[in-house]
Amino acid sequence: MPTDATVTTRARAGDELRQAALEQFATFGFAATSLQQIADHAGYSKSSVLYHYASKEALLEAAVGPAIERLEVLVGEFAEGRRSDAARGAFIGRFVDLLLGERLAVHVFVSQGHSLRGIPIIERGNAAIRVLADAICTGATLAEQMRFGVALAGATYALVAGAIFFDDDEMEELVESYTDDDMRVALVDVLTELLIPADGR
Amino acid sequence: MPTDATVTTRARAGDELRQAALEQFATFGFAATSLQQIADHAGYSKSSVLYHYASKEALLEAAVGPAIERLEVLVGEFAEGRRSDAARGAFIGRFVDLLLGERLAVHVFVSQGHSLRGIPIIERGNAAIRVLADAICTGATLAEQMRFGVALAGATYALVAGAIFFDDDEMEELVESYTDDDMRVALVDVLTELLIPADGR
DNA sequence: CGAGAATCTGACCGATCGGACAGAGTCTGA
DNA sequence: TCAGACTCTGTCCGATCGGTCAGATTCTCG
Repeated sequence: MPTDATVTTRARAGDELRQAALEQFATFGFAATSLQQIADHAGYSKSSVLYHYASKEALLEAAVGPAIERLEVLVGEFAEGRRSDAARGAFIGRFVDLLLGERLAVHVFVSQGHSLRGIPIIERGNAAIRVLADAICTGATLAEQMRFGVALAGATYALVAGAIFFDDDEMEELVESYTDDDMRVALVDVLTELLIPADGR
Repeated sequence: MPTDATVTTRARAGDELRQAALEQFATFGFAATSLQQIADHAGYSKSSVLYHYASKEALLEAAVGPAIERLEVLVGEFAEGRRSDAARGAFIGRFVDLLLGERLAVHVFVSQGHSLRGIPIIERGNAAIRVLADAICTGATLAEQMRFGVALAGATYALVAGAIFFDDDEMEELVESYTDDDMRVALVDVLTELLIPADGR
């Protein structure tokens, strides 16, 4: 029976490689990231990467899979019992939590989800987005659709890409002075304002 | 002296290749698009591509350059005389026009601007975005920043990426039933609501 | 017509890609 | 102790990449 130490050691290589791959994919893009690059970044050889993951695609799946699964669950539940303002509010909170908790994976998916068509895990994510869009669009006016689209896409892109955008710039200290909690509150506020009419609109 | 026909012929190859490259970059990403792919898509040989454009980077610059220049002008003017609601309103209208008029280029820049660092034309675009962010952030609360970020990023992503996202899906007929004018009006409305407080907020 | 520029292409180059594979080193449990 | 599984790496492979170059073809204009 493996001890705690060996379990940690065992799981470490695969986890380290998965995390390194996620960072590289988010920074340089899937196509522009080589297995050698990932291996170097994690401190292993290219062969080791291919020992732990059968292919570059398998590595992508491991890197973004958990985030996609969270998205599927969230969208699935929303697609059923939407309509009430309370349900919308709950969805907004969980959506923002997903963005904050899976920044890198969300960034990879959002920025490259379109160009990575054909890869199963990406296809699943795209399908989830489609379900979400469907739930939003059916029976809604163009203005309402636009409000929803701008809100969700805006929150996603402003948070995820924006954070990375200014990562190694002189603005760093400004951006990093905000905690995740600050961001969460501000984001939830904006989304609530956009999606849950306080007055009779 | 070249006739109209010859002028058309002369300019055509370069333009066709530029357009083909833009489409391929937007669809598959810069790194994942090969010169051979662009050549095939435009009906030329790979050598012809490199005859008209010195390198793959030069082709990217030709493809997204005009859109970046429009962005620079727009941001430059906004960064000076902002503050008034009228100025904001004018900015919103021109921003949406830019998005609608340069969909593909904007999509390339937005989705890959981060991973294509180091390429001069991309760096210029990133600098313009930074100027815009600066103009928004200085003296603004986090909530205001977030409102602006969500609005601009949301409009960009919802329109550009969203449009491409559903391009070859069963939703096509729904999305395409809206004209650019419809989209423009709806987008301007949402952005105005977010950025120009109608009531005393 | 004919010289020269402009356009286009196929053949070719070194580099790098994702991946296969055999073997070295390490760890585990009987 | 030792056989077998697990982990890791160096070497090698075919394919494809961006880019060079010489030559074929077409176009322009005196």
